[in-house]
Amino acid sequence: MAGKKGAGVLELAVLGLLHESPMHGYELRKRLNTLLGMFRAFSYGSLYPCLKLLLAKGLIVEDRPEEPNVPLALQSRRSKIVYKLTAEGKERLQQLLTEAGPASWEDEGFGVHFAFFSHTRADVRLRILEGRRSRLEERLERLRAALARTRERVDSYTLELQNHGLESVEREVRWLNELIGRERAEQELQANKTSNTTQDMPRETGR
Amino acid sequence: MAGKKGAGVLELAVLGLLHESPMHGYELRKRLNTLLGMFRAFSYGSLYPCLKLLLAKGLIVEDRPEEPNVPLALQSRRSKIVYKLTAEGKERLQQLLTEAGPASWEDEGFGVHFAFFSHTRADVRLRILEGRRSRLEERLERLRAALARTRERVDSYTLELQNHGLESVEREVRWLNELIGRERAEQELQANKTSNTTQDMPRETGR
DNA sequence: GTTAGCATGTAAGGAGTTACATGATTTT
DNA sequence: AAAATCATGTAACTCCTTACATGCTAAC
Repeated sequence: MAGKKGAGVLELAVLGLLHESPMHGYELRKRLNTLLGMFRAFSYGSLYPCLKLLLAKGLIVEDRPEEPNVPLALQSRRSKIVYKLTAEGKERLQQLLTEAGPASWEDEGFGVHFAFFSHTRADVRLRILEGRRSRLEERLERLRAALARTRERVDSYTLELQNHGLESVEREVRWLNELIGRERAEQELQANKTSNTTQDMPRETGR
Repeated sequence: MAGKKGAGVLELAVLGLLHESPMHGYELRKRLNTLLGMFRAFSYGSLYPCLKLLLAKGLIVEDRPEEPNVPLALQSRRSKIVYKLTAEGKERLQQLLTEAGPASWEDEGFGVHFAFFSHTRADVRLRILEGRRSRLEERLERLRAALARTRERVDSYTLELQNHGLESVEREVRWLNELIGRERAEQELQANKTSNTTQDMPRETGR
């Protein structure tokens, strides 16, 4: 059973996708797995229970399209069920997107949070990117230390593995650096635009 | 509880590390997490139950160093417990390292299998590397297809994410290509060396 | 002599998968 | 009309984490 209480990645992903447009479960799963394909692939066994939970929490509603020209008595028992966000669902989504914490920069969560960055406040985006970067930099240090120790005992495959790992992380850090640079530049641009008015803190893409 | 029956990554990792040298749990966990740091980090809550299981299966034995000069009555209740492989443990390890299948080229398993490649037969190494590569190439195609679709609906962050993912996978494929090339070259070298004798199939680092 | 790090363990639970079971719709 | 794919769902299970509980050993 998925997500008895805790969020997990799924809740956010589902809310985020349903915010873009209503969908039924099957379609949702495909969109999910193309969106996050490089990280994880969810199965129906986790998706449907999650939808059930969100339904129970009132964050989504189901829309069973009733064909009005059918005898009513036995409308097709199994038809597409289109889910869409409720007002509370939108609020919950916004809340999840505003929380910049470990959940948003750890491996599992980062991808999903990033995927919905266009619905995220600019300052939160920056905090998440920086959080992710410092997380990776910690890993970098441990990795470099491990590599130094491995180089002594010569196991060429372990070395190769750790080296490749190190380079991957370094590459992601460079990527983050570029993104952070862009975000900051944009923020300053926004700040200059609004500096003549009352605003001081830049803001954008509000709910 | 970890690993009631199935292997999981842990079993292989523990057996592999204990093969290199006997160790106690605490140390094992640290070595584990520096070895596989970029993939996963195990906690004691999974390590100790796993050791217990391996013990029950007779794959490892514990070596409680008894200090012989202590009154016997109450030897220190809690001391280091050094684990080491039994003959069956070594056999099991060799068996796990010889199986080239999904478990050895999926994300979770590949790192661990690769880390112990120096104890793996050359032909198995090649099969695993090629399996991994074709797995990634599938992913590549799906990713490219997803990207093409994403480029139409313009969400710059989703695009950025998928693009970065794509490049990461492409990079890993290039890495694998190089490794495979090296393996093949080495195999041919071995083949030439033994072509004058009876051998035809190259082999090395046997049990 | 008390904090910090080494060392071993367990119980409860979370997050997901697999395998199964069923039915509707489209394609061949 | 058979096969493929779309579509929904559940039960059992796996693997791992968190939080707790305990005790030893070195350093300050």
